[in-house]
Amino acid sequence: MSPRGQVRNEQMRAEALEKITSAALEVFAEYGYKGATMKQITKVSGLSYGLVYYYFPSKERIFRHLIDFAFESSIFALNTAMDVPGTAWEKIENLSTILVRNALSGESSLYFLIMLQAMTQGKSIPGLLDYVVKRSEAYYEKLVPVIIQAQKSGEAVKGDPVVLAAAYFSFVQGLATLVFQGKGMEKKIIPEILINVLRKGGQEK
Amino acid sequence: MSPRGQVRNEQMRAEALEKITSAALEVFAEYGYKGATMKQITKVSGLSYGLVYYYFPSKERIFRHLIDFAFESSIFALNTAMDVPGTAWEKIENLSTILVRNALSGESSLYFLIMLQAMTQGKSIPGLLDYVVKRSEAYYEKLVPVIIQAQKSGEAVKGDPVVLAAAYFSFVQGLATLVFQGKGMEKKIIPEILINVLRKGGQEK
DNA sequence: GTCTATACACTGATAGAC
DNA sequence: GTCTATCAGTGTATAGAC
Repeated sequence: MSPRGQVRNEQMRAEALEKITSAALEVFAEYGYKGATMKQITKVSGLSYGLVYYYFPSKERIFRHLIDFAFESSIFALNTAMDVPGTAWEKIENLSTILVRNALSGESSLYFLIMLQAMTQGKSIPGLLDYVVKRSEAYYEKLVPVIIQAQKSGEAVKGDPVVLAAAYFSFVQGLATLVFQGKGMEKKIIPEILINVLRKGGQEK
Repeated sequence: MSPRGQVRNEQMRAEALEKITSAALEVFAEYGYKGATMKQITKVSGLSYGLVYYYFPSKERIFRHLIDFAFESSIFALNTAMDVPGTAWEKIENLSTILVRNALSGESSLYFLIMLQAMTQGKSIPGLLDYVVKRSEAYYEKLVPVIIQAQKSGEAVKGDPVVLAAAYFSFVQGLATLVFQGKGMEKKIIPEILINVLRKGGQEK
C-alpha cells in the first residue's frame, strides 16, 4: 500500500504481462490459435497456470490482444513510410523496404505470422474473422491513394488500385510463410521483389 | 461376394470416400487442421462418426491425404504449363494464368488453402511441416530452370532464381488468403499481377 | 458397411491455499 | 500476486449392435 510498494507492484505487473504476451506471441505464431495450448504458453513464459489467468481472462483475449498490437504497429509502420517527403513512388519503395524488413526478420515477423494465423483460423473464433478483415481493409486502403498517384505519374502499373493494394499486402503475408520453411529463405527476399508487384512493366499494352 | 455385389460395394466405397474427402477438404480449408473437428466433417459429409473411421484411421490421415492430393494436382498443373511449347517467358505467363485461375476460384482453390493451412499449422502434427516444406521445395524448384532461361533472354528480373521462385509461390499462397476475406476480391486478381513479380522492370540498374 | 453410445485424453478455466 | 490441484467440457477414437 505504500507508494514504494505500488511502484514495485506495477513493475512486477508489467514484467508478468511482458512475459505472457511475448510467450503467447511466439506460441500462437508457431502453432496457430487452436494449435497453441495454454500449457505451452505458461511453460514458455515461465509462469504458472493460475497467474496467466490472473492477468488475462481467457486464451481468446490474449490472442485478440496480440492481433490488436500487430495491427497497430503495422499501421504505425505504414504511416511512417507514407509520411516521409517524396513522390508517391518513393513512398511505395520506402514502404516495401520497411515491410520486407519487418515481416521477414526479428520479433516483428512474429506479428505478421499472427495476422496470417488470424486470417487462416479466424473462423474458429466467432466474430474474429470479420474483425480482422475489417482492420486489414482499413490498413491496406491507406495505400490506395498513393497507388493512384503513382499510376498518374506513370510509375505504377495500371489496374484497379484497391485490387493492387490487396495483392500487395497478400504478397507480404505470403512471404511471411517462408519463415515456416526454416531455411532462411525469407532473409534473401529483397524489397525489389515486393516493389515489382506495383511497378509498371517495360512494355505497354 | 458375387461379381455384381463386388462392383456395387466398390461403388459405395468410392462414393463414401468422395463424400468424406470433399467434406474434409471444405472444413479443413476453412478452419485449419486443429480448428476443424471430426464432428464437423461427419456432419458436412452426411455420414456417421463410425463410418468415417471405417474408411480413415484418423483425422491426421485424412488431412495428409488431402495434402498429398493437393501437391499432386498442383505439380500436374505446373507440368502442364511448363510443357506447352514456347519461350521460357511464355511458360511463366502460362503458369501464372493457370495458378490465378486455380488458386482463386472453384474447388481447386480449397487445395491451395489446404497447403496454406498445412504450412501455418504444420507444427501441430509431428513431422508434417518437414514433409510439406520438402514437397514445396521440390515443387517450386521446377520453376527455377525456366526463370534462369527467362533471365538470359532478358525478360525476367535479375536475382537468385531460387529466391524468385520461392517468392513467386509465396505470392500465390498469399493471394489465397483473399478468399477468407469473403469480398470476392480474389476474383479480381488478374494473371498480370502475378507475372509482374518475375518481369523485368522498365529501368535498368 | 453403417450406425449409436461410450471410453479416454486433453484443454481451457476456476478454486482455494499460501 | 502466485501457486497447485481440480473441474467441466470437448474432441478423437473405439466398441459393439444391427
